[in-house]
Amino acid sequence: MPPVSVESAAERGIPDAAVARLPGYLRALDTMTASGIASVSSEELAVEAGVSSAKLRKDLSHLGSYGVRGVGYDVSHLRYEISRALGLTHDWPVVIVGMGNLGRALAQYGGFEQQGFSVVALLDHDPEVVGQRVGDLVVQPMTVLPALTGSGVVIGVIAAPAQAAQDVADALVGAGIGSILNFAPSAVNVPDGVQVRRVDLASELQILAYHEQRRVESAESGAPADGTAASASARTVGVAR
Amino acid sequence: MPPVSVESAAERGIPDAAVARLPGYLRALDTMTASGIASVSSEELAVEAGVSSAKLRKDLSHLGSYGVRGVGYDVSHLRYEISRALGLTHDWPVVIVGMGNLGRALAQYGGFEQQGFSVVALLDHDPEVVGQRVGDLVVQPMTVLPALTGSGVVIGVIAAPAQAAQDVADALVGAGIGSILNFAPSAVNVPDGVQVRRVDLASELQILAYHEQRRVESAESGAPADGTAASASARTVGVAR
DNA sequence: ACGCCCTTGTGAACATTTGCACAAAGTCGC
DNA sequence: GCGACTTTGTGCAAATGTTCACAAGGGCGT
Repeated sequence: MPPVSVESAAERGIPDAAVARLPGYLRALDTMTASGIASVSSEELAVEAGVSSAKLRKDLSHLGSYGVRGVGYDVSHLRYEISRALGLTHDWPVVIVGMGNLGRALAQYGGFEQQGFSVVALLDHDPEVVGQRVGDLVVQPMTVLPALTGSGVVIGVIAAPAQAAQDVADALVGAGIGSILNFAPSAVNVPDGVQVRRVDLASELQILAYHEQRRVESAESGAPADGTAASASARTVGVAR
Repeated sequence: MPPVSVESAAERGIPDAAVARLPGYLRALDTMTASGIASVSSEELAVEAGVSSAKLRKDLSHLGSYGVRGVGYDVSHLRYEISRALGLTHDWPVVIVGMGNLGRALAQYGGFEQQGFSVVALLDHDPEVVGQRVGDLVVQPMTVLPALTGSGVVIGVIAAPAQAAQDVADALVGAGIGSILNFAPSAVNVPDGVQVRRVDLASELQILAYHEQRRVESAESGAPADGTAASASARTVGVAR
């Protein structure tokens, strides 16, 4: 393999784990801005975001060197740099597919707009639902998808039932959508190059149930209780480390 | 450090990454049961769940040896074993705190019951909201929390606004809740031993935005497009590491 | 101008997770 | 019964992620 590009210093190729935490830092910075705080140390920001300061500094180091040694980070500048790294310097148009309970709730949620996204279209497969008004928008048929992607929509949200999720995903991908947020309780298969993230309430609860069960079992056998995900205590119980 | 406990074969201490995927396998198995499939290979199940078959087999190996070489897994038996590992052999009662739009949507969602959870109480801080009926339940004041935990509720869902999230978390922890699912767009700090998982729509979208941005940048510089999270192509481009 | 003190940015050790490849182990046809 | 075939379970290596610990820098008081 030849050298290839050189990766302009930092800026390109932030590790996945770090990317997944950047939104949390952004939110913490917003909270601080609201409190009138102009400068933070990695330690303070780490507490607010719920991570360790070492992890925070390592994560930020992937975007560049925006702190001042001995002082900390300028809140508004760091906010800008993280926004830029995430690609939030402009709003991203989003289409939501599936106007059941969940889809309606999402459409009216409003939390998107604040964070750099705008819902520009709501779609549903059912002719009964098409034409209904939800919030400020009118539900449109699936056939408008190509027109949407043609005008720059690249992120799609699947709020359809599980059995329809794969069909919706296929339609989205077929129309040129490159990133999908899937709320349906099922996995969807997409070609390489298409990003999918899943949000599933039941799965999250089941993961919590596992830890609760462990706690019960530990209590029964007299062992110390399970630790938090964040802290390093759990699962290493009694191990030297 | 001395030997410690010995970890009864498998059964105890399943890696976090594996635990996080078990709900997906469970769901895939349910789908297959519904289709009348009685036996699956790791390859088939892996496709349905959206993971690689090697990963699937490794994950399952942590719970024990429930497959038959040359044949595959018995769908219903494997389903049972995963349920057991996750602690889903009985229903877990859940309390939802915060009856705004999101809280109401969650309370009426119904997806919990199917998956081994039952919403047994809805709470809100606002006296105006207390007493209202949401679905089959009546909203109660925060003061009933200790009574709930006393009767066995150990999982709490935070559906309150961000600025109230930490107070709600403190109240939950104070009452004895051991696991929290946080829908508020903020991190909450809890003592060691309390599990917290966060679900945040805006964060997920921001992560997708990052990948979309990379796609655009790659296209501009003439490089090949970004790969899927699963594939290992992206991010290793040209870096020595 | 100087030196002290504080916090960043990062190299290196450690831990976890993923992927590969194959021996072990079981079924099925004959 | 037996051999061919299939698929599991796992040892090992590579990749990824986390933590530690400290040198490098920069501000601030004097």
